[in-house]
Amino acid sequence: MNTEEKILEAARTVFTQKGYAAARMQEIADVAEINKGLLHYYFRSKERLFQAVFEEAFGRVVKHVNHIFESNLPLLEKIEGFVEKYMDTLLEHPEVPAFVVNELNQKGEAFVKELMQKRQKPNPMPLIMQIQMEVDAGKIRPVNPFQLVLSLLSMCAFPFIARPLFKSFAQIDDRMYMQLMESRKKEIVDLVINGIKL
Amino acid sequence: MNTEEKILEAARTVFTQKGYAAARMQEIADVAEINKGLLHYYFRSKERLFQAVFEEAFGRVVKHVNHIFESNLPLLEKIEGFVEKYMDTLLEHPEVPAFVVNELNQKGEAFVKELMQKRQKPNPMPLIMQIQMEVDAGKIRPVNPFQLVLSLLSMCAFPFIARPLFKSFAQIDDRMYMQLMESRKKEIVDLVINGIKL
DNA sequence: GTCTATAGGTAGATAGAC
DNA sequence: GTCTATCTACCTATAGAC
Repeated sequence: MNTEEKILEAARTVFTQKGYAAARMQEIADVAEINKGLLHYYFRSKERLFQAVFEEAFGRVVKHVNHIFESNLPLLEKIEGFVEKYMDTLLEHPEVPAFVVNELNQKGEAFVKELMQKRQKPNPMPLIMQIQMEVDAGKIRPVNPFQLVLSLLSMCAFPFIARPLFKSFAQIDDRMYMQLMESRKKEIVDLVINGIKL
Repeated sequence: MNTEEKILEAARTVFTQKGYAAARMQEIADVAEINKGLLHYYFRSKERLFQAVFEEAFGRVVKHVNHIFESNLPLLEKIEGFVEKYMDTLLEHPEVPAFVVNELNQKGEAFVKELMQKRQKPNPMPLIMQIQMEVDAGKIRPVNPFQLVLSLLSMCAFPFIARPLFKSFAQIDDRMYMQLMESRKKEIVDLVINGIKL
């Protein structure tokens, strides 16, 4: 593991935990077990180091989600597959959604616009159109496809974003929380499938 | 409007927009149109000023949610009432959920624990038990009540937390976004009611 | 209560030896 | 490439005049 990778690894940890504003270059250097000066040697500034970390995290999630959206399955199986795989991604990186959403909220319009231009966007259109076709064909209850996709994303991602809140009010530890998220997959799929069928 | 109220009003704006770490006492003073020294005269420190703002926001949301949870309505009406009123609260204060969740994520366990002790907790138990009774009585499909409540909260709150993301990728402005959230009420209720009926 | 001035500390960034 | 030392800027907080 070379120096640049050690820095990126440490920066991921610190930035996702503390957020950009509260993160300290010194702490990143400590976690990486390297000298603070090296951070600037490799990445010039805190801002650039942050962007490297953020775009990596954002890109990974978007790529994963798009892959599922664009797959070629029947609607019900696609929904099932989406929930299964998206929840697995979140279980592997439980702190990423909060990180991404926090920074997007705080960095302002300009930052988001720029990100959307140079990076691949999330593209739920294939799924949205597929839902609309099923509605038109009378196969499922008439729902607003955009809202349905938003609901799917919400039910998967929100519990991870609000994890500290739920953890402390429901008095459960991390392992228990992860188990709840595991069993949540089926719960979400059942609710949605039953919710849209005629 | 006296000085203390002006400060609190300004602090609300700045803290919710920037978050604790990125907020500057100077900016709060500027927004309040008062001298920076007065901030310390009234609230001693940035931390104390922040706590005043945060606990106010948190308490308001919790109080509102608890009130609905504890109401004495039949299940389906309670769900409908919850979505309606909770979404109205969020439409009035669209930036609050992201603020609360961000800070809870970053301030760490100790902060959350302390908050939960001295403040009233969110208490969804009445609703959870009501759902369990309907399941036991064979009135609705067997669902995990905790997961169902979590899904309701998710579908309402997540779109507000992820607002900048959706706004810029769906290319819509604030007014349009609020309209989507308004029509979302019915969409959520329909999905859930259909999703749990036998 | 309100202001100005400033102390005291810390963060990001750079210079320069090795 | 890696380290130490330091510069410069900024931020919170306080002291003290009015």
